Amino acid sequence: MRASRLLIATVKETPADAEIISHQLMLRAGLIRRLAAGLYTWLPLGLRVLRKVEAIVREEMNRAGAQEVLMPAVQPAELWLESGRWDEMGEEMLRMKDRHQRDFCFGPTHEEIITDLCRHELRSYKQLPINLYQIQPKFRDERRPRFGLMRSREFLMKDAYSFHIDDASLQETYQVMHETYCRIFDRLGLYYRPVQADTGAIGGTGSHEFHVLADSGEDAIAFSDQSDYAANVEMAEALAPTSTRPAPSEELRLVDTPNAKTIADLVEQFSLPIEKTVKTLVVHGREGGLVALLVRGDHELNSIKAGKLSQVACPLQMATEAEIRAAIGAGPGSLGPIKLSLPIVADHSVANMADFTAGANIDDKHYFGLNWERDLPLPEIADIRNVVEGDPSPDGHGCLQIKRGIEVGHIFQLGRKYSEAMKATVLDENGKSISPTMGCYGIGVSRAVAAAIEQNHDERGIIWPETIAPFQLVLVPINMHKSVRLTEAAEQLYQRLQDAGYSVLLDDRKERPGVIFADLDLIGIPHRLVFSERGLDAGSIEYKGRREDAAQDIPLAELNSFLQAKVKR
RNA sequence: CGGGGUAUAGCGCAGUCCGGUAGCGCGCCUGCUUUGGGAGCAGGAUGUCGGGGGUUCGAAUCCCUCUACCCCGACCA
Repeated sequence: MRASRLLIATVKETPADAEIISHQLMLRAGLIRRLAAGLYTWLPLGLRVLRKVEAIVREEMNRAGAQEVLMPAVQPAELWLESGRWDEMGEEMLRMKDRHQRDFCFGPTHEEIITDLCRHELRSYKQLPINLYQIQPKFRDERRPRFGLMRSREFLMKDAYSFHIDDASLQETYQVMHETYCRIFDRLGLYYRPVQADTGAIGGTGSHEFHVLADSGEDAIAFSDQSDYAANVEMAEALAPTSTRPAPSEELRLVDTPNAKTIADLVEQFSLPIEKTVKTLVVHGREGGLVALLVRGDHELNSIKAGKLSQVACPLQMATEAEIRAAIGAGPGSLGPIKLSLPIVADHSVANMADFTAGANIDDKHYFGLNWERDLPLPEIADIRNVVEGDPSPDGHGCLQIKRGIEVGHIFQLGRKYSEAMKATVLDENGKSISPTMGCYGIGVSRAVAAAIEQNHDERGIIWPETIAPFQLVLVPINMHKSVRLTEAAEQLYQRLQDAGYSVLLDDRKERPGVIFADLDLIGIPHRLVFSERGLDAGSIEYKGRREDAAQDIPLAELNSFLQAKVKR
């Protein structure tokens, strides 16, 4: 490709509405343009990258025995009504009507469609297992699209669905997909970790998210510093303390705390260690009424864990101030477990506290020096908090660290939820009709492009991993428009490099060298060859890798072997 | 959904408080010079000042209204 013919839409200034580095660089390097909130056009240079990622995903899925299909982006409501998700999905689903006033949606995912396909096409256990995938745009009407392609409304996704006669077969494919995902993300040049994820209401035996580690990530991941344990923070178990509760050493006292409405106020105004405070959160109960949950002042309630408690409504719903006043007679800010008429569940760490501080259930008063079993009975105990850095790893090896991650892949054992709801069956070897069990496997293709930039850039621009760069190498003849012999030599070399199988950009633009170099650094092409009259005289060409500081001269005669060693294929 | 903010040339912004014929930088076009890290000089083009309504002799500026986009939050005890 000749740069003079390519739409190189680079901009010098950082667009004002881009917050994170990948978004800024994708705009500046001319990879994408915003059309509306969460909607982006891929420009030629960006699309080349997207297609390379797609190609790697496709290759590895095919290698794993999956078969590619292509399902419609627009889906009829009937299938979603059958699965029960037409109402469940809520506002994230973009709905529309056709000219006959029939309901449709723009597919946010394709379980319903693939299950419909399966019930029509699969009849016998002999056709199983089968794994079908597609690479196709999805639409989710995000509450708040942000960070460019990281959380956009329309995005490119690879979604695969497998069907199995039994759990053993599902496990096998699940494992293959786990390995395939590792191969894919390795090939994309990403630094990532597979982490255990919440299986949600569907249950099932397993789900892993693949997270690219980056500070801009929206998810928190807990890792062991001594083992390969990794889990979404929502999912990571907070182990019960192994030490026994200290004996009481303080007297119980009721203290006026008129200006302390939050734990932070309390800690500041009374010089309390935050680990000696307890916060009381009031949520809706499963059978109506309210339930009080206790976590230490420095901990956060984990709404997924709490929602799984038998007493608590799922999904978790916090009580309003009015509901709290009606039930307790005191406002938020002065709540505590003592003389509280609601059912109480305490986190393990709270149950292990002594001489702690909590609200008195009287406005503007707190109890200091509280002790379980002396001042109040020990309530029910459960794990209801998020893990924090330094907690023991749930697998018993090491301590947890917490890092940010970008979810680029998710594999999931679905079970029979869809096949049963939509009456997809096959005959087993005894001629009995059974619903196959399913797995699903997703990769955010466009998000992976953004994630690659988050991990690979410097102050000058993008540094593409070689496997997904828009071009492998760029040939820059300096001031070629002033030299016929340089033009001829460059054209010849350009042809030779293409014939050798490299994807190469010839930067033949009539620009000053500084402009060209700045553009190429911004765009992030991994290998750069600079050809000049001087080099032509010396029989050499200058090479510089995008990650390297200094250039080196390569004798033209050695260029082939040099590139062979240098450019990864 | 709640809170905050922005909307002026392709991009980044000033002008709005205090109403009076729309500006700067970058980019773009032409010419000359320059040419190994975002050049210099000279000339030039480009705006329904987000839309609608109102006040006024006069509105980018004041008032009302609509829309779009961005940021923060959605655990508060």
